Amino acid sequence: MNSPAAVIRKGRKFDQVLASARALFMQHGFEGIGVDEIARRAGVSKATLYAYFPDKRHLFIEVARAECMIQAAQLEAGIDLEKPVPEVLGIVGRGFMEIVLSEFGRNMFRVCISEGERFPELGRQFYESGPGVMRERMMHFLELGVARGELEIDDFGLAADQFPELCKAGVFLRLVTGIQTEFTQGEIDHVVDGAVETFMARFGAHG
Amino acid sequence: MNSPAAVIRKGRKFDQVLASARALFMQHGFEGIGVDEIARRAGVSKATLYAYFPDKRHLFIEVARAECMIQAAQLEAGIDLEKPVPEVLGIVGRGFMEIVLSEFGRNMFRVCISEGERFPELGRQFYESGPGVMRERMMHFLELGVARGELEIDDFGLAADQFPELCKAGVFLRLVTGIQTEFTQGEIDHVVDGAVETFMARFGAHG
DNA sequence: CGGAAACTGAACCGGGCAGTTTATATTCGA
DNA sequence: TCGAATATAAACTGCCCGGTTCAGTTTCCG
Repeated sequence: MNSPAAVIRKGRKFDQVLASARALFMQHGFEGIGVDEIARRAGVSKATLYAYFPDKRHLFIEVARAECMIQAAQLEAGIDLEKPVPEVLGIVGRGFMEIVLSEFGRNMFRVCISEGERFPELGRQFYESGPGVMRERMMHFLELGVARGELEIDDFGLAADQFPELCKAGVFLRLVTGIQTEFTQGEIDHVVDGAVETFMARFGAHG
Repeated sequence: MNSPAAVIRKGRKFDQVLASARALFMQHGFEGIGVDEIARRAGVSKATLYAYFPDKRHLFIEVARAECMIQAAQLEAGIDLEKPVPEVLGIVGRGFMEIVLSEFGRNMFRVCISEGERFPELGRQFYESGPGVMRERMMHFLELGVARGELEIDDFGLAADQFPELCKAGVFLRLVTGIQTEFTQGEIDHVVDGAVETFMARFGAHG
C-alpha cells in the first residue's frame, strides 16, 4: 500500500543476493550451482536469501527476466530505423547471434528446456521478456519496410519468425549438441549475411 | 571372437531392457524416469540391467541412436528424388516437423541440452545419427536439383542448414518454452509451405 | 546330471542439494 | 536507548536417485 515498488524486496541485502545469483547462474546455469553457493558469494546467510525468495526457481526467474530485458534493450539500441532494411537486418542478426552464443543465452535455453516441463512459468516468462519482444519489434520494423516500399510481406508473423531462425541456421544445433562450441566472427557473419540474403530474396520488393 | 555381433548383448533379457528403456525414456525423458522403474517395467532386476549397461546414460544413448536411425530412415523413405524440388522439400519439411514435434524429438532435445555439458558424447551421438545424416542427404539432394537446373546454390552447407531451420520458424521456440504445446496440421503446413517458398525464392533457378 | 553363467531381490551406500529451524546477534528507526 | 525488524551460522531434515553388493535361484548347455 505504501512502500513504492516493494513486493518482494524487504531487506537491505536484496541487491547483493540478486547480483550474486546473476553472476553464478550466468556462469553455471540453473542446475550447475547450489543455493548455498549463491548465498555465500552474496555474503549473506541462506536463511536471508530464503526470506527474499520463496525458492530457487523464483530467484532464477528474477535474474533471467532482468537479463532478458537488458539484452533486448541492447539489441534494440543498435538499430537505426532510417537505414535500409538489409543493413538493419544485418545488425540485428549479428546482435541476436551474440546473445544466442553467449553464456547467458545458452544457459537460459538449457534451463527453459530442462526445467520447462516441471516449471512452465519459466519458459513463458523467458519468451515474453526476450524472444517475444524481439518478435514484436521485428514485425513493427517489417511494416515500416513495407511502407517504405522496400519489402513485400503478406504474413508478418511468419516473416518475423523466419529471420532469426535463418540467422541460427546450423550454428545453434551444432552449439547445443556440442559438435562445435566456438564460432569465429567470420562464421557468424557468413551465416547472418546468408540469412539476410535469403530473407531479402523472399520479401524484398519487386523481384 | 565367436558370437556374431555381440559386444554388449550377453543375456537373454537384453531386448526387454532396451524395449522398456525406449518406452519410458520416450515418454518421460531422461531425467523423468529412474533406473528402478526401467528395470521394473522390463521385468528384470536392477543388477541385470547394470550387467548390460555401464550406466544410465549409455542405456539412453543406445535407445536414442536406434530411434534416430529409425526416424531418419522413415524421413528418407518418403522421398522421391524424381519429383520437382519444391514438392520434395514440402514432404521432407513436414516429415521433419513431425519428428521435431514428437515426444521423442522433444525429449531427445531436452536431454542433449540439459546433459550436454556433463556428457558430450550424447550430443555428438545424436547429431551424427540424426540431424547430421539429414544434412548430408539434403546436400546431396540439392546438388541434384542444381544439376537438373532447378536450383542455383553456391554454399550447399548453408542452404542445407537453412531449410530445416525455416521449417521450425517460430514453432520450435514456442514449443520448448511451453507457450504453445499443440500445433494443428494447418499451422504446420503454413510454416512449412512458407519455408519452401522462402527457400525457393533464394535458391530457385533464374529469378 | 552337473556346473557355469545368468538372473533375482532387496537391502544398502552415498552424494547432492533444496529448504527449515533455532538460538543468537546486529541494525535501525522512533 | 530500546525494541522490532532483519540477519547470521550451522546444523539438520528429507528426498531423490544412481549405482553396488551379495546370498540365493534359475536357466542353459554339454
